[in-house]
Amino acid sequence: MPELPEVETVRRGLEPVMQGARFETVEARRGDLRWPLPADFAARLEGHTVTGLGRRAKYLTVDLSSGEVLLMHLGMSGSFRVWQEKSGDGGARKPGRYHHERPQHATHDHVVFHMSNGAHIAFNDPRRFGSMKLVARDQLDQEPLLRALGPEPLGNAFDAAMLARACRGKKTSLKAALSDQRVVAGLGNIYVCEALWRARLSPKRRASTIAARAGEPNERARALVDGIRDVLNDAIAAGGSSLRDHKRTDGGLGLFQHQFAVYDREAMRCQRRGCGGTIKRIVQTGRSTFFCPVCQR
DNA sequence: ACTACTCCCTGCCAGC
DNA sequence: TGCTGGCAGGGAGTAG
Repeated sequence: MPELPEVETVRRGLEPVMQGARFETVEARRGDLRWPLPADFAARLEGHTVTGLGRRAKYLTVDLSSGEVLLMHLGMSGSFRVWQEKSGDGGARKPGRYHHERPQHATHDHVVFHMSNGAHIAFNDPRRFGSMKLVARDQLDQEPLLRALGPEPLGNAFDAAMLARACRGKKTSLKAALSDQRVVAGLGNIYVCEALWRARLSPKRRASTIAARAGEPNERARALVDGIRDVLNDAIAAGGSSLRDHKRTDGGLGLFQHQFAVYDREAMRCQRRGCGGTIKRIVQTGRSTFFCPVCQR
């Protein structure tokens, strides 16, 4: 599920229940995620307060009063579910109370946060490609997982000149280049396909062809930047896309899948006015690509 | 330095 | 109904 718009939707869902709250208890029910959770994972969270909730590419960053940052990635199938402790009983919290108040753990709830404000937050991830890691905030710019990431596509630093420079000399396809988190950070299979459709560019086109010889951006690079920005903004506004499962922290569904122009629309008519083409599915670097061979050149 | 490919893991669906 | 193969929103590691 989770590309940049989905992760941003999750961030916005977690912010009101995590910001300013303290980790009261942390359950590491399964530590064998993408990487093993450290043995002291829970201990390094418990008692500390969340001072900020951010996002870098597809990573969520939780700033802690301890001086550490909790880095979380949803992988392919990760999601968060939030529920609130029932109020009542005068509001005084007693240890162990949640046992009676939270729903039964769902299958694949690997980590559960119990917050001081009564919020319970479960990380569920069937495939366990997701990850959590604690790093010192002052070491964050040395963090290997973040170091090589390219620019944020919705940030000021991302523009046609930067994208052209990153693609200059690249022999690989535009699809592969845009999927490469070092070129631009946060796109995945869906939004790469959608952005290329918006820019009318073929996913098979050589990445280097969005730059002139000197590395200057051309019209294609500008169209691509616009396509990327627009599709991400539209998707965030729709709460992201929900394909096979729920994604928002409240259990609700994102709605952007209803606005897909090409993704998962093989054999359907191209929606571009006056195009009349048929959406095709091909496989590039082991993953499905959807595009219109008529209007995407 | 690039590029392409494999693998990690579980669930679901189409086809037999 | 049940099995099998293929596929799924990601990305690290390795081999050319």
